[in-house]
Amino acid sequence: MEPSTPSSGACNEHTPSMCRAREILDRVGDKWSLQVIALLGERTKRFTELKREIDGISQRMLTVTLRGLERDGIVSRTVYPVMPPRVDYALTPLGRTLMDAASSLVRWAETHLDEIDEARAEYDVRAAETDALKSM
Amino acid sequence: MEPSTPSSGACNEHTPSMCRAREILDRVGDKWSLQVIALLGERTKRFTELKREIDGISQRMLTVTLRGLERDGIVSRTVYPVMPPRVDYALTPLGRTLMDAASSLVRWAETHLDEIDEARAEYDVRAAETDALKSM
DNA sequence: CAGCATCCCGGCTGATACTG
DNA sequence: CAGTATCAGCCGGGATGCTG
Repeated sequence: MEPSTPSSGACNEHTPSMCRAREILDRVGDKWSLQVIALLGERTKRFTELKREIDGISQRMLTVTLRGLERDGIVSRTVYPVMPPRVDYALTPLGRTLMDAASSLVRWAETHLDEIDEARAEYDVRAAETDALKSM
Repeated sequence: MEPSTPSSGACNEHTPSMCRAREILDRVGDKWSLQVIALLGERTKRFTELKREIDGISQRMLTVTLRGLERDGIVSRTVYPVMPPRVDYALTPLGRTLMDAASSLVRWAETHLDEIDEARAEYDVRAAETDALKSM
């Protein structure tokens, strides 16, 4: 049920800080975590609300993602024992610091994604040309 | 997070910026890219040098990772037609900006990883207690 | 030295069906 | 509403062997 990564214990002696970076990417680098964090950054939300706002996520993956974030102390989960059930999710203070840290990456993405797409296109063209030469 | 940048592409209407963040995580969120970027941030390096410094990476994955980064315009590849072959890898200006953006994440990791480990441990203890109750 | 090609497995992930 | 359980497929990524 839990695909949580035990991960490698051994680190890299040359890149101690990067090794740690790997650890956080193991936590927020997956397909959905950052989106959940961003949405909860706006305000506390309910399960269905999140599901509705995150395009393409399945119930299962939303559950798994939220559990992981909760386990890591990034998201808090509040259950109201009513009928029908109601559960609120919110960022913890720790989660908020993570959101801030991630925001520089988000800004980078907004700024440079076009350049990446360009670079890709050029690279693919060159690759196609090279292929054409080889098959002559 | 931020209400800015409507972002022309048809993305997730509720999280335009986060959708873009997903895109960059697709590029650097994998197992090795950030480490490669960090090492090339120090200076230009050769293939074998990188392989030696990144603990646990296979030739295959180093190649794949470098190709991906090259394709995205983050890493430059310089081939010297000598015998034996020599190839230098370096960060492009774009790659350097990415490294800077990622550094806030790295700092966050260094600062808060202990908290996460604590939170995990606590969560696991609570989970174990809950399980014990259920099986009574 | 710096790669590419191939095989193959483990796990993440999505789809579906069922509950309190 | 907010999950849990189960099954099936895909692909990341490791191991190995071969080239220029």
